[in-house]
Amino acid sequence: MAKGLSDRQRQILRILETSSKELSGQELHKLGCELGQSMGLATVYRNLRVLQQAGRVRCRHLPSGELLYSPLERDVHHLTCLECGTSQPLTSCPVEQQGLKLPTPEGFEPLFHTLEVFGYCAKCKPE
Amino acid sequence: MAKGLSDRQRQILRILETSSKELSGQELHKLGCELGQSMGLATVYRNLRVLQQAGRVRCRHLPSGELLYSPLERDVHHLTCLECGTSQPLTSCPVEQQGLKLPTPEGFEPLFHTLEVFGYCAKCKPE
DNA sequence: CTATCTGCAAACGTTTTGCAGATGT
DNA sequence: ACATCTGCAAAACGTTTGCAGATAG
Repeated sequence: MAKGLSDRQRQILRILETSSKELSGQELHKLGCELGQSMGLATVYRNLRVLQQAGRVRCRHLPSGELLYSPLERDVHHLTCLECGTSQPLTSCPVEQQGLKLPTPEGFEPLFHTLEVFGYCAKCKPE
Repeated sequence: MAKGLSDRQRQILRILETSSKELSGQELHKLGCELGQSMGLATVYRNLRVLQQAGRVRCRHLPSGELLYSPLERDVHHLTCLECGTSQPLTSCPVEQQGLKLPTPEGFEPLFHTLEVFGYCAKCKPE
């Protein structure tokens, strides 16, 4: 009974929740079509924005510029390689761990945060 | 005596260090030209990448997709509004504060991290 | 009947790439 | 000479927008 969400939005949210990994807008679109719930790419992006602003969906940028979306509940952070672009999940979030006490001045309302560590993975580390 | 950097790279690094704020590739390019150190946009991006992989420069994505660069020493994190896109600096980094103990499996070599909080600023907060 | 939502295709803006010429060793 | 670096313009990429038609209330 996700309050205030349209059918389309629930549809998209479901795909995200079902997926084992974060999805880009393009992937979401493709996946939706394959599931028979066809929808235009523009629609996907439009609804993703709504979902995000409703606090149901988070996203993060890859170095490539791609945006990856996931349900808000899933609190994943990553180590990302600047060379090959692959990223592996951080098992724990150091921020949440100590009871995130971020000074949010002047009524800033936080919806989600991303903690990304960039560097070189074992494969790409120079010598 | 920045080791291993070309003149061009030092030039770019200097502009970043001099600037009071993070700069996008475009801004950097424009600023460089205004300072008489003209350089092509492609060159700016090419050298930014080298600087980043040399661990001298960090970057973060705005929701708009723009990349903002700053010197690595400057450890800035932000509250960013999903509505209007503005972001204000977080004065302290909760990660560094507790002596960042991130599990870096299999020889991942971290260069920098970004902690971004997304939500609504006071102006854009719905009702 | 009016407001909202959709798909399509065109537009956008930033970043990347190809290439030929410049630069430096 | 040779490898590297540069500027330019074209291409690429994911995302956004305009618009006309579909849908919902």
